[in-house]
Amino acid sequence: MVRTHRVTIQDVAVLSGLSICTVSRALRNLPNVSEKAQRQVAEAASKLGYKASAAASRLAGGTTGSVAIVAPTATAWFFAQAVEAAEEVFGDSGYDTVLISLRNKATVRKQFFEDLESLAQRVDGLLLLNIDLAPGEVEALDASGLAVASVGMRNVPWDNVGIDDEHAAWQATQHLLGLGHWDLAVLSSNEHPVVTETPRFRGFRRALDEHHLTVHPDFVVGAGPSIDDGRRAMTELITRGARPTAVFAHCDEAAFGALTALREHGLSVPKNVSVIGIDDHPMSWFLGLSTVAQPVADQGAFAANLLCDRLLNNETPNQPSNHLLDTKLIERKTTRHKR
Amino acid sequence: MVRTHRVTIQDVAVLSGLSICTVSRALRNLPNVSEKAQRQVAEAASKLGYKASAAASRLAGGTTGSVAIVAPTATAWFFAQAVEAAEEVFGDSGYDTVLISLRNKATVRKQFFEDLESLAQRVDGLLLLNIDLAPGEVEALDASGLAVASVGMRNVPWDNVGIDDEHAAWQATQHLLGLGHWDLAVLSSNEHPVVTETPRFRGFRRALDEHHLTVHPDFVVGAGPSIDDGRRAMTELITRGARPTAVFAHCDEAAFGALTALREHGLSVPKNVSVIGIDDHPMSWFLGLSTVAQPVADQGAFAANLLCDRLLNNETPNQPSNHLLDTKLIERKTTRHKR
DNA sequence: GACAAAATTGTAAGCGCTTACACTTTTGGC
DNA sequence: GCCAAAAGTGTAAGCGCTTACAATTTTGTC
Repeated sequence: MVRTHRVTIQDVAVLSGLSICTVSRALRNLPNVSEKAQRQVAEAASKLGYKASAAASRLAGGTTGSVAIVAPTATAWFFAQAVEAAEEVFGDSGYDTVLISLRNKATVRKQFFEDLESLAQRVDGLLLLNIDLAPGEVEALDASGLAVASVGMRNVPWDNVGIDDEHAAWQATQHLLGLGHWDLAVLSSNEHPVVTETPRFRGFRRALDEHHLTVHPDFVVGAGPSIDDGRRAMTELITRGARPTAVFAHCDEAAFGALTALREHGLSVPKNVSVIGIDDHPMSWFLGLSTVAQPVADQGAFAANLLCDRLLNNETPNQPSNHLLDTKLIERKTTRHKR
Repeated sequence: MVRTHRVTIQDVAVLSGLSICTVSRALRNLPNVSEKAQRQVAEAASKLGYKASAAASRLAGGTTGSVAIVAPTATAWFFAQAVEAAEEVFGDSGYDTVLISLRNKATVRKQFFEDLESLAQRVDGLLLLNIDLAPGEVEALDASGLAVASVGMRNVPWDNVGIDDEHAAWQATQHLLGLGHWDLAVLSSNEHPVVTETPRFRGFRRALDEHHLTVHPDFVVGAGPSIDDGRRAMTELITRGARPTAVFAHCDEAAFGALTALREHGLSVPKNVSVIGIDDHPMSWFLGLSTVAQPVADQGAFAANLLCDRLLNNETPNQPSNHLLDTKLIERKTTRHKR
């Protein structure tokens, strides 16, 4: 096996007949490079298949050409979806995508924030997906000097893309109320220590308020975004004696779990109980779950684009923006009029 | 904010009273360092809070410190699972994980192979997940000089981890036959142009052979690994007039689709038709799908470990190994005795 | 105790890139 | 056409680390 020599900027310089310095500038589209030189360099570089060494660029004070996507877990449907969409955008902009999964573990998460400084030497930017930030972590991120963008986060000092969670929950709840249900149970996200403090819960409550209904504490339970947890939560609700005629789950996976628990307790959906979630997971179509759809891939792609913009036009340090994408009620077979 | 000078190896050298070179060796636990020096260096380094610059190490050491995971798509359950498991292993070995999704597109795939040489300058190794190699691509991979390992591939000149597909299919089919079914339909993978040429189909056929049964062409249909496609395939089968009493789907997602199609045609599972898949997708538990479970995360982690071993002990160029992990029949509610 | 071999430590040359600064060429006004 | 300013290009000094190889110290043997 022939050990082929790495293509360096030197090779491009020689082939294009220019100096290393000019090549470096041309490659990074810096000013003071004639169009002719620009063309020659581009040609030579592509002919040689040249890509700058991330390590060398970084060491010399430049950029690495890669960005990291940080997700609480990479296996959940939502994240896998967002990651792939973002990866496409990054790839098209010439960035390598480094994947960092926190694996839903506090220790890994802690490690991540501790290694931030070192990570900053290996990537130019960070795309955070639904990372729940603790006090001081925004500052740590800021101090790292990395460009940051995020999906589904709130009150952050960088570009963010998400949906209007409160509105989505309102849409789902409103749908249930419109069908004549008023004994509503809610499987609220337990990501936040207080389940009645999440945006989706607020949307749920607002819809009830508008109908002059109040939330009964016995009808509220926390659940993580998984079938298992949804099932556990719904079982708890039933065991408690709650007999709602409709259930709003904060996400489809929790709703699937609720469906299972309901079935296990001899309750028929939608005959006895209506169920609605948020997400529009591919399985939801399959199971006929009514839900509020959110554009997951779009959020990932959009945020990735914002990050690329920041990375490319660092001369324009404009205000961080927050974009909310539309959600849409999808009626299927798990919701119907109260008898 | 005070721009504090970075702590370099030079600072550690001065504080410990040794040369940069000795410090470098001590820090990396190389031989030929006295215990005394080792201690002094460790002390100085920790006192200074020294962390080596990743960029500099990589530049000087000639490695990139990252590996790429290449998947046909990053969104499918199987791949998301394998990717996360592999990422953990790579992270623990100090490698960054670059994600490359081929997005199920021929153009992206083509691009990937064309850019291989350039990629080789940015990563040290490649973990391929179920990439269907065309002629010449093995050579291209080889020529890149990258260390390679894979999951679920066959006849490749590098370390591979997978399951015995033929056996898994045999297990599923055998289960059906054991329940008294002999009119079996099969949703075979269409990844290969000839659906009767896949390992899983061979396993299916072998089980039938053992019972002196033959495969009826009308009972065979190709399907991709998705609900949609499983549904389409099953519908085609039914439209064709096939009336199997049991269906073997090459993967769970195709089985879900089959379930839908069956229901849409008024066929009840398992009353009229039994259905079994392969995978043990989390939804399978939820839906009560009988299946043959395969350890997905284990495959990803195992292959990642093999790759790391190659990367670390490059002094031992031993033979590529092929590891097959166990699969296990899981009986749930979609299979039962033929009435 | 002398001397060679082994163990430890130091010197210095890069790794591939960016960038301040010096230098050369082009441009434009008169 | 002349000259200063502007535009384009090149030189060379690092960035912080690894690693041949040279220099030094330690060890062991007779």
